[in-house]
Amino acid sequence: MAPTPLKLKQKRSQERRRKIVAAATRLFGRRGIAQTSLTDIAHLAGVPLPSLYDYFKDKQDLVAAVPEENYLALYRQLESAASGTVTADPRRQLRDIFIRNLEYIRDNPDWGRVFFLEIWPSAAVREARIRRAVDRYGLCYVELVREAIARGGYDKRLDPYLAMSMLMGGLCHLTAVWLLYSRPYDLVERGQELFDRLERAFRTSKKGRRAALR
Amino acid sequence: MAPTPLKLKQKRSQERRRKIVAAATRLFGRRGIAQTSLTDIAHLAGVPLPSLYDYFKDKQDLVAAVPEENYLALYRQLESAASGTVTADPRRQLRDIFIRNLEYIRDNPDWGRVFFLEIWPSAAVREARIRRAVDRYGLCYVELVREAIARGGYDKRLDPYLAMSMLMGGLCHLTAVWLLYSRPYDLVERGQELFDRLERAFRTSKKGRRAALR
Amino acid sequence: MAPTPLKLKQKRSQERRRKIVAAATRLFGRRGIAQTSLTDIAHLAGVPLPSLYDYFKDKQDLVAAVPEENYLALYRQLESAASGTVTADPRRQLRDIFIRNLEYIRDNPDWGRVFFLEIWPSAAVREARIRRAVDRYGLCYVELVREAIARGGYDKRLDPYLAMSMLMGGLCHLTAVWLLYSRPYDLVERGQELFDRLERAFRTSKKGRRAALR
Amino acid sequence: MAPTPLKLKQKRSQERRRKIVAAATRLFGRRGIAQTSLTDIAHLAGVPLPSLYDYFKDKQDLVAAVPEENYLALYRQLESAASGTVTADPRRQLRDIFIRNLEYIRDNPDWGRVFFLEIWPSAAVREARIRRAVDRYGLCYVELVREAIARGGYDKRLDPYLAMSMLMGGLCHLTAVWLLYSRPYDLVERGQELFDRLERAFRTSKKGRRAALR
DNA sequence: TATGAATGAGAATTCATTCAT
DNA sequence: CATGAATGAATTCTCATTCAT
Repeated sequence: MAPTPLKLKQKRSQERRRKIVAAATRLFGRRGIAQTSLTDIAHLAGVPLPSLYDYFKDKQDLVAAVPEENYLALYRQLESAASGTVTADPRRQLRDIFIRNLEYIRDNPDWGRVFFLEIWPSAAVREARIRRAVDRYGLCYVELVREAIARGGYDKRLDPYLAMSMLMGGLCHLTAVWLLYSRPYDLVERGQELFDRLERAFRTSKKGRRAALR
Repeated sequence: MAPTPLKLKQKRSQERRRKIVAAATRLFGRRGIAQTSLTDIAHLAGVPLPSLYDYFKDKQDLVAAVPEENYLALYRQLESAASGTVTADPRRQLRDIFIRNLEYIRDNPDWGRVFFLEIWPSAAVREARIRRAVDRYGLCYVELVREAIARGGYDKRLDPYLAMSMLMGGLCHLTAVWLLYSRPYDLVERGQELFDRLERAFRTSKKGRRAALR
Repeated sequence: MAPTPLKLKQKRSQERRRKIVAAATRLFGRRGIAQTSLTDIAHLAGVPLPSLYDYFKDKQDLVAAVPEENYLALYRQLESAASGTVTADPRRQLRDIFIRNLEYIRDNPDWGRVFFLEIWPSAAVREARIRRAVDRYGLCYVELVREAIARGGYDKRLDPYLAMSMLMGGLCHLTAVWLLYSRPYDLVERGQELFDRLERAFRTSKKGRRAALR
Repeated sequence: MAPTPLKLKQKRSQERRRKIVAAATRLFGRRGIAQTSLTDIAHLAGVPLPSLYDYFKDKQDLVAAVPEENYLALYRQLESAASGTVTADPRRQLRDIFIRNLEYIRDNPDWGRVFFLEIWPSAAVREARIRRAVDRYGLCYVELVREAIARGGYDKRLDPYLAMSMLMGGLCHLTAVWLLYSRPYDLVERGQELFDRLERAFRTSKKGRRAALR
């Protein structure tokens, strides 16, 4: 009857909502979105099935909530970390956001699973609402790369979108392998290695310039 | 040779099988594997639903056939292209395989959709049979990078697996964006750009060495 | 207590469950288990097909419920009848249980059909859960025969298991003919005749002893 | 097209037919009739699936052929054994037919399975054609008992049909237990014991007479 | 004729969603 | 309001039977 999720004035409700999203995150990641039923989620969350509909319009809505919620958490973490830093060096920031993301995945592998194995890249991402969350994140990278170029840290010929693809693609692949092959390496360490290597491709250099002209 | 567990002795059958795989490839890519029913596939392929079971044990089997089939086609294309070349320069070969893959995707966007948005990275890849096909492909990259390192073309400190992640991650992300955002750029051209940039991160260089030590 | 693996907390549900089991009992008996679809059962029970799954895990589970349910009813009837009797004469008890069983079948021919034409003896009985119910019943006979032997009423050389086979075999065959040939005789009367005849084969006797030595 | 099975002029055809029935016998017994597909039978028999239809109108027809065929074999065996014997003592004959049946089952447990666990007693026996084969066999018993009574060997008050129920019921139960509980005893030996016991219930005796009057 | 292939008609089962208490 | 129960709509898969070569 209610076309929009009810407003959650009460505290317990917020708690419930979080439990549902957490359960969904875990199950989506482990079995896949399609293979997870709302019954399963309700069961794991410890709430009665119809209660899901107090918080989410339908399954689609819940699916969309998972990346949103987690991006929110990631952003919160980034911000809290950034608050101390005064340096607004975009390269440093870029590295930070990249590493923090890996840390978040390491600490929340369920979310990693959902996002890197289920949502992105997948047909689900086509849904506008999900895409928005993803795009927003990707644009952070683009923006920082752009700034780094402006400041002369990165090669002027570097297309920021291409750089973003390299960063996110690497992040994605690294994570996927880490998840699929039972975490055979330290994700964050490996990510740092990847980032530093990648920056060599971004930075201004005579050698690079020549290669790019080829 | 035929990865099908069932019979198929007559010629018309081969045709049918191909039609089914083609239909599955297209639908899996557009709607997602879980959202595609066998009914849909049969309909698009123009065969009665139960006939699918003459060619594939179950849905899983059909899902697995899609990457296998397409990898086969890709390999065939790579080989035919390679046959002319005598030069066994691994860097050249690496670039070749990378670019050809993009070309194949550009020419078979449906397959690109299935593979980059559905199968890899996704829970489906957890299935042994699918993983095998994917791994085999990834190992080509690893091998070529290794050779390039041995020949001194690439940095000795470069971990071939890391390089592979950068290559495949970039390929994947580029393709995903290309597909999701209605092909906003020339995939192959962009891929070349990405590859050449990436190689700057692979090559031996004093600057790089110092960075890696950090 | 409830053999169902699923919930059922409200009163109306109990009613539903009973209706489903009744419908299953009837249809299994008339057409055979394999020839009866869940659709048929749901239809006869007047409930929507998926509701069966609220009460039974799957068809197998429903099949198993039929003998269990009816054995329960039979036992209840035996107990209520036994409560009045103080005499613990095992021969009397044996006759009682035998006759009551026939009465139950006469009054519930559908159940008789399922049990004697479908479940026992049949491949279904191979399933552990069903076998347990059947075995439990057979062991009543064995036990009572054993006691009757101990008290000197029956021949010491009589193997209680063999006696059980004769009793249950006779019961089974009588019922089967009664059901298959449109009840051509009074089942209970005939059963008494059979039981009394059979006892002559069980009882101690000089003639019998000699025959057994042969 | 052909509503009746073709006549089998050729020798190979007869051979094929036998192989099909043998395969059906085994599979019906092991998995149950309903759980056995014609494909399975054809496969085990080593004939192409459509060939079944050269010998049997439909599955039903094949099902009916199984008891027919086996009864034929049983009869053949009985006859060959009887040919030597001049004694037409009905009690001896009865014992013979009973024991030979057990021997046949012991030697063809597959057939035992089909018949005692699948066909008799089961809904299948309701089919006229199958019933005929079964009835014919049962009537042998009735006839012999009748003769034995006439000759004074058995009690005049004994109902031949009741005796038949006791014999066949016992045979059935013994066999079923033997099959279901992994042949825990020597079937034939046990059958002899049962038969001899049972005869004590059949024979003329003062004790018996009194009991029957009760 | 023999037989590989094809298929129409179900069957069981699942699940998102909504009543009704 | 909270929630146990209910269900319509699909979905995968099976199989007896029949083409068509």
